[in-house]
Amino acid sequence: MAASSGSLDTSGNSHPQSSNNYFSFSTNSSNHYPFMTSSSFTDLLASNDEEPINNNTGNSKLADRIAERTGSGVPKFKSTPPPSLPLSPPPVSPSYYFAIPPGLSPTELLDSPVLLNPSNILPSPTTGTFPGQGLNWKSSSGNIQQNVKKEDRSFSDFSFQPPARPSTTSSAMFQSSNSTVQPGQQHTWGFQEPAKQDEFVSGKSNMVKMEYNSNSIKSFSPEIAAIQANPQSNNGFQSDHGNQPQQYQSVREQKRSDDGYNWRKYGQKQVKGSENPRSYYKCTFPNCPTKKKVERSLDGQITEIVYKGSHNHAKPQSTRRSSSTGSNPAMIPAPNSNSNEIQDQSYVTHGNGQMDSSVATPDNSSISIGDDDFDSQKSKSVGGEDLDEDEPDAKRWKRERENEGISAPGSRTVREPRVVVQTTSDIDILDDGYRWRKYGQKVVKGNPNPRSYYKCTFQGCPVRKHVERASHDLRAVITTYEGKHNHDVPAARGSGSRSLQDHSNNGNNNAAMATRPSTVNHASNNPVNNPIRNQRAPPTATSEGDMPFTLEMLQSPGSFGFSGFGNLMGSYMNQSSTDEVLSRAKRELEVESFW
DNA sequence: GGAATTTGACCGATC
DNA sequence: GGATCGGTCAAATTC
Repeated sequence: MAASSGSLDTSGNSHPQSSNNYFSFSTNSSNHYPFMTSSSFTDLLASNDEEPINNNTGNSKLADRIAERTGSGVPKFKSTPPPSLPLSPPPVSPSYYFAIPPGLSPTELLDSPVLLNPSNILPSPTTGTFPGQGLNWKSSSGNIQQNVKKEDRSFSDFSFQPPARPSTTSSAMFQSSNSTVQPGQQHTWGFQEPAKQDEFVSGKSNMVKMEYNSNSIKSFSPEIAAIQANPQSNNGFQSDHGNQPQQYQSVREQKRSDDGYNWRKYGQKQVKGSENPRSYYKCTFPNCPTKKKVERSLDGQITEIVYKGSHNHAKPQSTRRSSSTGSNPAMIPAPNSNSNEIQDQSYVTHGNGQMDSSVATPDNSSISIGDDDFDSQKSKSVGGEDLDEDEPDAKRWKRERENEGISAPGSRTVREPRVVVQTTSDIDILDDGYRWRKYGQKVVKGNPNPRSYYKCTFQGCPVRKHVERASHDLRAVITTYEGKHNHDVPAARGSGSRSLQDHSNNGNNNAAMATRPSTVNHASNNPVNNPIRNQRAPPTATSEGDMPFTLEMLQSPGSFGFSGFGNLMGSYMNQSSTDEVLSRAKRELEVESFW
């Protein structure tokens, strides 16, 4: 997600071009915010002996174990930019997340406070939400972050098995520090091949790139509920390896069909750099913007699925054929409590190159699963997309294909399926409360930093904005709005209170826009406290609906210079008394961030 | 005959 | 400003 309104990148020099999305955690903030105790995720990794998880894992650092297993190691992580989003988990390979230390079962791990500790839940720079609210995980090693189109060619198979618990609502996940993110619930990937899972668990192989968008916690819930309600759903993490074959088989059978939604194919194209045709599907539900791209190998096997957008409806309960990929009546989720809530995309892939089924896929999230030689990646993250800094997508794509031998005649590589939910950066609730679709990115003259282009996703709304980081100060994010919203601020997900909405001017959405980024900016809830913004913020747009205006939000070192944090806190705090700590920290930050 | 799929053309963004 | 590419449209075709 583009850091449309700031970032945590206080380093100022770590990611000149990726700074829109990378966030370095200033040590300055460590005194003010409980989970900002390290200057980087690497440090977090390196210091995770102090984390609760390590209470369970013994003396060795988890990162060290990962380094041992993967050969990549923390130093490599350090050599690369930190993950783009603070809510992302530590920039390590999936094995980091899922390698189960000796003596600790996955279930125990899932129950471990490490998954619940607020220190491990970092807010999105743009949405300001926490992982559980919309996980945007990237199992990045810093450089494994990639564009959603830059997924790996192969997958590691694994599945999550959440602890046997009653189905919970998404909000319940954050109700307390002990009931927050449960990976198995948040993202249930079912993978079929035990051997591969073993590899994965052992940390030997395979990257799993996970991006959970900030908006997905609620959207996860129905899927989670569905999964959990289904006793045969074995999408969970397999803690009992002895049962794996049967469980995997069960998963395979159950998930063999589709994601439960109905899709209409509206196009097919041979894309450059791939020998596989790409099919385009739209959700057939009226007015549902969700699309997906399915790439199939020549033998018909699905090699990649990219979800785009998010369902605005419940999964159809009909058993009718849903799409080219089949149907899965068993995956009917619990109805959304909010019709506007996004339903999960569901999918499961496994290593045999076929799309078996559907498990929870976060809405507004990007998930890419596969092997990833993240050590070789030099990437940046822009708005949830992780981009190679210097290499255009097409070239990179081609290069990757070539590296994989895909383009080599006669040596076609049987690709393992990839599933990508390409929504994190494409559609998201940004800091200003509106939903935006990223439609372009460009490096404009005079600024080496890329400018992320967004459109308001509201139907018929002409408003656009672009976000770029100031060339002179990477901590400064320039957001320029163009046009005037012809609709109200969308209802916030997961929270009934967004300060933005509270402050929005429905009668003049531009005015709301004009103030919104600042409002959610750090230390910005009170404009008086932000003389810089007061000086720089353009006059509130009034009737000149088409008058672009620019907000230049200078971030002070050590501040949480991303908008949405306030939103996050505002909403998040409603859900947990535990978060009062965060609230206090936030208030402190607000006071101190500029001074 | 209707629904779904196919496929060439078109459009907009990027290079 | 043209070429290229990805995404989408919509008529034709198939089921």
